[in-house]
Amino acid sequence: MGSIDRKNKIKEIRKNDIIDAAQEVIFSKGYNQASMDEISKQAEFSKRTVYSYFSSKEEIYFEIMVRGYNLLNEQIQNIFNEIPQKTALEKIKQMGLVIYKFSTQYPNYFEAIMSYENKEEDFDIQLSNSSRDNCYNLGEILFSYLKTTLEEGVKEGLIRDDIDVVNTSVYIWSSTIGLFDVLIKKKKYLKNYHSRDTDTLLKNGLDMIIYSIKKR
Amino acid sequence: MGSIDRKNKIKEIRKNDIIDAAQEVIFSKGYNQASMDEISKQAEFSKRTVYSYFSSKEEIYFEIMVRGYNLLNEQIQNIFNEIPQKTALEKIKQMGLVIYKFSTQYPNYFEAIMSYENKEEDFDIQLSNSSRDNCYNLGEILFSYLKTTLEEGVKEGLIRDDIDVVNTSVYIWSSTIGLFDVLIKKKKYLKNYHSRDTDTLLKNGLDMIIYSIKKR
DNA sequence: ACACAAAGTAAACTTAGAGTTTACTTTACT
DNA sequence: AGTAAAGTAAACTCTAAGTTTACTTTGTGT
Repeated sequence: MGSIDRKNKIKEIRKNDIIDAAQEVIFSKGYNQASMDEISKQAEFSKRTVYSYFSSKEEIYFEIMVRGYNLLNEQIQNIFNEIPQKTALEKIKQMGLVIYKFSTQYPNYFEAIMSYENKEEDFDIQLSNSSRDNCYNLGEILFSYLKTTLEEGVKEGLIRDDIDVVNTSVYIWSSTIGLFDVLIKKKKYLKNYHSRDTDTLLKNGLDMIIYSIKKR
Repeated sequence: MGSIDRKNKIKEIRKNDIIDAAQEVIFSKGYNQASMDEISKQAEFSKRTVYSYFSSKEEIYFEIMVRGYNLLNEQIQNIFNEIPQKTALEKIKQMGLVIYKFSTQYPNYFEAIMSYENKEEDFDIQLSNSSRDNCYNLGEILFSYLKTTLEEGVKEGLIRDDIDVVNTSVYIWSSTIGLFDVLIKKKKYLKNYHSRDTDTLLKNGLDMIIYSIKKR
């Protein structure tokens, strides 16, 4: 291994250490409350050094989001590797449930993902094209699972054959995101004003979505 | 009219003028880029005076959101006042279309509404209970239209009678919000990566939602 | 083994904007 | 005309992101 490779490797490790530290601080006090001074201190680097690895606080948060996305994609992938294989409809419902489980198990990662999912396409930070593509690809993995499963379901005869799989994937993805967002953020409101708990509403919502694509 | 009443009236007018000015600045440069110095200048008051009417920038933005909500509610209300009356299913689809039209016609108000809809229940600013209730009430108006219309549809025999109207209202509301959010924010991405335009995806999404509640 | 480049450091600095204080002036009611 | 309420300009505090400076440490090539 050449010395340049070794250096790059060390750089990657340090970058990771900084993300670790930032994650600890940001997850414990929230993005806005976490200062770069504190993140640097936690990372045991000077602020200047942190800024030599990342150009802004937002860029670091973006990396945290990528970690979250990878973790989520892994869990989704498991559904498709399971034996015995489930039907397309079961898999789609399972995806919803896995995302929900993820959101309760890793609320901070989920928040990071959501804050980017809910962001304008024109990111505040000017992402390099490769970062942007990389970010899109993370979402594309989920999207393509959805698309493939829908196609599979149509073939099986369980899913309506009058749907367009791309349109329907967008519909399922966006309405599921909306459902989670509202259920998580308005949890107390829904309990106090409409006496419904998150679990009931989530299961009902996913059932409605499934019902809308099911063949009869 | 007593002098106290007159004073309160003047105060209300000034408050409104300040909201007008803030709206102009915020809508033209965005919330973060709009400074309180500039808002005060636009309002032709000193910054100190602005702060005697509102306790923070966020509180002013909150008032802008309330304006937007009232405008939206008005347009929704029109659907229900129309003659001849439509079926429940048509009304629900119409609500979706009206919200979409609103989002294109008043994108800045829509953004203000969305930024509060997407906010944690625990607002950053400590809203007084009356402001918080007031804010909830705005959403409640829409919610109750939805609920009432669903009940009506069940009676008419057009909507599934095995649904719970509250659960279903939450599902419709949250998935519609999610749909708009994704379609507006990821417009370019959906066009470039999946060659689908907003209108098609919106109409398809609303149809799927309608399909999920329709009796057959 | 040592020169020198790369990487790191602490601490002071810049910048920007929200919100506050001060010391003063204008307005309008009684 | 006197007084209280409402307004003003401008300087100030505070916080936090990001930068600069002047210096030190580390590690690699010859």
